[in-house]
Amino acid sequence: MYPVNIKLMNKKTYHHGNLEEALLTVGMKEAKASGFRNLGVTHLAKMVGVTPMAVYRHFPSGENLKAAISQQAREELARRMLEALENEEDVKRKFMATGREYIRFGLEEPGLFAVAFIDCDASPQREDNPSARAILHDAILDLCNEGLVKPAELESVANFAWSIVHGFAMLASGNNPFRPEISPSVIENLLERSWLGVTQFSK
Amino acid sequence: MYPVNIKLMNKKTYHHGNLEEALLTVGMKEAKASGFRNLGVTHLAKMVGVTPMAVYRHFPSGENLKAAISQQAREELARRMLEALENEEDVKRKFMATGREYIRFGLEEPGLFAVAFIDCDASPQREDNPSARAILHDAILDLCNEGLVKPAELESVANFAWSIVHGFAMLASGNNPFRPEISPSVIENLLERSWLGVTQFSK
DNA sequence: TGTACATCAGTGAACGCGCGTTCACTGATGTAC
DNA sequence: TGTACATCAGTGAACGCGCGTTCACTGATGTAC
Repeated sequence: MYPVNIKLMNKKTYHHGNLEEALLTVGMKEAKASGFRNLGVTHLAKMVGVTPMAVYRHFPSGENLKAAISQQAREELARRMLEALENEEDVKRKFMATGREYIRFGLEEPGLFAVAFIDCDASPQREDNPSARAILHDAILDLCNEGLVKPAELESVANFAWSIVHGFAMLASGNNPFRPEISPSVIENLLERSWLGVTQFSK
Repeated sequence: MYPVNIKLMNKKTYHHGNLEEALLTVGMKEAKASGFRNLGVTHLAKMVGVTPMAVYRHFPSGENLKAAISQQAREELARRMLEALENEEDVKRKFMATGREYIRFGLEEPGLFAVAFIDCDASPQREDNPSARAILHDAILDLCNEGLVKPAELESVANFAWSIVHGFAMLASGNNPFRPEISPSVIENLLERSWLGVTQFSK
């Protein structure tokens, strides 16, 4: 039973058992705590209790490991968006909830958020799953089905909505001189203005 | 005559003459070429032809130098926004031009754009001048004067507009799996949708 | 106008560190017969 | 079921490098008298 957990806990064997997963786990922990600052091969290997070279059994280079951790962070964002969706019935409320959660994630997890969109020399080995982009698309598809958005506008609405929440989250979560004021009402105002751009364009 | 230029050119004197400015200049060059990757004290000192220690006569730490270069990049963005403004008369067109130029800057100068909003441990020693935020505020103030935006909405409109162009520029200029399609029509669509959120909110 | 001297703005060598990556190696695991 | 052996997944020492920062120093500049 529970072979994975047993292997993860048994640190005395020569073989780690699940080093790839362990590296991603500890990478996420570091990302959460300090963003992109401590995602090097040497450091993460030490955290896991393993020689740096062992990392190369699982990732072709440090940059690939970083890309994999970045993907984990994006998938965590996507999972939270899915959770937020589940609490809503109405298609507009579902759509708004994805955006609200995106911003919330940026504010509550600035480290993970920064890592999720880090500029990295490597690309991930697989597609995001779950994918935040796919979740947004689905939410807009629901708007189409209700006649609130024309199907032909799906892409441009996605661009628009994504830009807003991404921009706000970026500006609000980082350390820059243009940081906006942050409050629930500021965020709701932003989302309501967005709704106008989403639904009123072809009217 | 021209003491600054003479000093900048005369590399054989013991004293550099204008090391602070030279560091910022070469920092901008590096930022333009490769983003935040080569903004360390040792590297920039070498580029200028000076000992690393000399840098500390002008900046308390490497992080402060980085913050100063980041500010230079933001001011460059602001200057380009001002140029774009000058070509327009109509207040709506002025407003739209600032956003269009913001995005253009992100796409044409991804290195400078990344550095402009780099997450840095230090803060700049002075206010941005020109300030991109102030330029945006002024453009919205013009909209207020024409009755297109209520004065009380100035801040929320600024938040909204800034988030959109910043988010789009970030997503489009970096290396991430959610990069949007980039074309003039995509950008114009984004700006027109934004205009609805700016002007239709309290109607 | 000349000179003494404080201050300014650099040098150059060195530090300890962590980085990514390489090498040759070895203990553990799994499989074929 | 036992064993031989290939393969897998680690070790451990080492590499060259650039990093930020420190130190004691010195040549150049500017100022007071």
